[in-house]
Amino acid sequence: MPTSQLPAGEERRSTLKRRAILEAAATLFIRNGYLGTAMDDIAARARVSKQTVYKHFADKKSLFNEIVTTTVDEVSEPVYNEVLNLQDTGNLEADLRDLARRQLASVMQPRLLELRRLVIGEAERFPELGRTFYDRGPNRTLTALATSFQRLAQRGALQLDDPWLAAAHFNWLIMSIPLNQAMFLGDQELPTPTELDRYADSGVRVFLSAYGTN
Amino acid sequence: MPTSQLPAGEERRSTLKRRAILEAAATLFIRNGYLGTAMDDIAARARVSKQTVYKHFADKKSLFNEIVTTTVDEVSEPVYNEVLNLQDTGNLEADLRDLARRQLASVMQPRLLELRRLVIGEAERFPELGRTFYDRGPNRTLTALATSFQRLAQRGALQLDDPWLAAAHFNWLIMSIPLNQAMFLGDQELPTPTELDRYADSGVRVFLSAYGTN
Amino acid sequence: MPTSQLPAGEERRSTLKRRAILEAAATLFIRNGYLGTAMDDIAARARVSKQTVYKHFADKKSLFNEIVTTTVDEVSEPVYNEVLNLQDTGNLEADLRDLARRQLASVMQPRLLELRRLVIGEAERFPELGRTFYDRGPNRTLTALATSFQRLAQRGALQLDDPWLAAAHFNWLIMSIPLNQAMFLGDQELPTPTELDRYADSGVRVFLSAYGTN
Amino acid sequence: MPTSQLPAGEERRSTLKRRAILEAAATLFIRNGYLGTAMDDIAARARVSKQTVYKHFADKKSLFNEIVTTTVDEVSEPVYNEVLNLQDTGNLEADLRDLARRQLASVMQPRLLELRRLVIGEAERFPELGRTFYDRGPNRTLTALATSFQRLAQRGALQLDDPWLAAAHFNWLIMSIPLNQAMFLGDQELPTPTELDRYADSGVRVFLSAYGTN
DNA sequence: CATGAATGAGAATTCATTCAT
DNA sequence: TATGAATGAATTCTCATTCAT
Repeated sequence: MPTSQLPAGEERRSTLKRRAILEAAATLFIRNGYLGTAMDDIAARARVSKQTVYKHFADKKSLFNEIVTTTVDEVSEPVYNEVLNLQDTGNLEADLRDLARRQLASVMQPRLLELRRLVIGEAERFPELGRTFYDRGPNRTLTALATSFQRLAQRGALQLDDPWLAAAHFNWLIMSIPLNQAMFLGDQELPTPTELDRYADSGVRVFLSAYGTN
Repeated sequence: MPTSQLPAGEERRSTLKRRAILEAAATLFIRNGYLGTAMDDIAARARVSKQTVYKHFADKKSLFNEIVTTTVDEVSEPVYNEVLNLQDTGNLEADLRDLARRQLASVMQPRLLELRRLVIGEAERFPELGRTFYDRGPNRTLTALATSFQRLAQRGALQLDDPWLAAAHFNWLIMSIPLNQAMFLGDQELPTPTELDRYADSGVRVFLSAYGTN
Repeated sequence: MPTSQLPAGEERRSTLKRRAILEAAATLFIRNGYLGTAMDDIAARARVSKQTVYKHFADKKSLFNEIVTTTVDEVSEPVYNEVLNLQDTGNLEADLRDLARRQLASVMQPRLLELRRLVIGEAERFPELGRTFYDRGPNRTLTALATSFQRLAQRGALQLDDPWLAAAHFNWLIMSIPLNQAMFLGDQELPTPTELDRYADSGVRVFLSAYGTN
Repeated sequence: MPTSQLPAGEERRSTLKRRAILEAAATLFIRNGYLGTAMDDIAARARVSKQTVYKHFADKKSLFNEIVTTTVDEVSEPVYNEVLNLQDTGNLEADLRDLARRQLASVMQPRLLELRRLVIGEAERFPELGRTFYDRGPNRTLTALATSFQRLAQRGALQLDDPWLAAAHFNWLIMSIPLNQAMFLGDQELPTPTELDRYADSGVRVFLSAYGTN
């Protein structure tokens, strides 16, 4: 029962253009940064006139904001889901290792790495954006992890006072080495999946030395 | 016995201007990023003509490079020295805690944090700069730390296979939480020194659970 | 039957602007040289915004190239046609004299002289441009002349071994004196049409002494 | 008896600097044109401060003027001498051929070609310079040639009404082909000495068909 | 509603010339 | 006297945003 008075074709065409703009902008912003991206280029890449861009987004800042928040959700959603799906198979070490590997693989996606660099680089110019990224990205994961860990602690599988701190230790033990390299070294010399797995495994080992029970 | 035939005043004046330019550029680049900083502003802030800037530095890129390499060395030197001066007082935990606290305090200096954001944000545009920062900053510390840890392992104070991996675990256990927050959250909501100490201490505790001997 | 879906007004307006830019640029480049002409001035003279200039031509070099190639073609086309239309009326001397006079008058047009000076002056900076001018200008004429002369030789009206050499001798016998003066002496002291005719006639006379049959 | 009150060393040092400036300026102006040459570069190449340049020459235009007039004399002097040394060995064709070859070789010196391009290119900006070049260069040769030809005509070795016209025909018959190529085609594709000799010889042949006696 | 043009400013870089030391 | 610095404007080119068609 579409009783809208707008012609459906029109409405859909506009939405399509909007999506094209967002896609073009995401690619360019992530590739060239905020100041390095020109509205002209966005319009050209979206195959849309500049006026159309401005019809959909008030100005460059708004568009940038939209891009970053949208993209961070899109791309951090799977990371988050990994944590929630932490299964308790009875073999805690294996379970954590599995979680760690998946999580690390997700975080190390080039697109997400680039977004992370972008947001960090613009943190001064767009402070709210930094907070958004942190809250919807890393911190969201940490919170979910903390919840899971608390559950495990209640079952006696882990021993810990401060679930959030344990979650953070877990998280960064696993990710810090490759993530920091990636931040500085560019996408050319990323670690191989095998190396990533080794980082995950050794991180889990250290984590369990401190927080495991046995 | 200053018998130099060069007019000392002349020579010093030029050096002074050069320093003024570097200082102004450092402040502005770090505050506003590469593209966000104008050569005009640098000249104005250094109270120097634009010509003088260009006489000292071939172009904006060169100046930026100089700023980043100089600053990272300047600021990471003390961090590095802390690590080398790791004393063995017989109380390993206390020693590591001390090291960790000092190291963390150094790394969390606002100026260094801003530089880190800057370099990360420009890593795509200046790949060599990212590597320079990583090598002279984090990686230099890690290498020194690995050497110290190996020494400790040989004395039986630590047990470890891979000194560099142990060093990395130590390093990031201590720094990751506040450092990642700082990257995204800006200089307004930095952790207090007390909080930093707690992060340091808990990091050391986890580290020793995994690598300590007792 | 104009059924084009493109708005004709739009399309024509853009073309008009493009032509205005080209005209302004031609005038200014020819008058002031490459370095002596500013993009600002071109835009102003074309009554167009600088942006519009840059939307039509990638950069100053491209615009300059376009101007020179276009102008040389425009202006050397009639010269070329004169040569091809060399008629054989049975009175060779009169025919050649006629050709020579027309050719000389064409080459000595102020606009073409200025273009020639311009291209020569920029030959170091724009080597391809020098070649373009030479090929589409003087050399094109020489080739056509050579063809005509060969035809005449086959009919026994001229005697020559090397048609291109004969063409070159003819061409420069006629044009060198006034052309070289014009190159150095500016447009103020150009020879009068009468003088030009005398140069043409005496050139033909010398030419026929060497290559004529009778 | 040097009774000057200026210390001779001083005086000579100043002259040396002046010469260094002139040499540097000549090279740069000839290579890069007027607008393409910076006073900074001249000073640097002469190993002299900019102030020194301005002490010796009022401004850039003056320096340029000085360079061109000096250089044209320097470099056209030998060309002129060739003509004056036209010997009458009894074999006119051989003598003229010899003259033509020498003259052509002189005119085709790269430095002179570049100067010619330079002056032509700047003829609009520096009209007096064009006249100077023409008078002290080509026209000086033509006048000398005319004198020689008149002498030969009086001896019955040539037949001509207008010595200057004959001289011009001779001159351009010999030089026009390679000189025009050189103007447009740059110094890379200059004719070989052998080719130059052929142009000289064929020019002489045509000249003698028209002006010879036998 | 969407396209090309315009605006008006600002970027980096360079220049000829002049001060001040 | 000669040097480095300053000046002040000009250059090419780019940008975000807004009109006009």
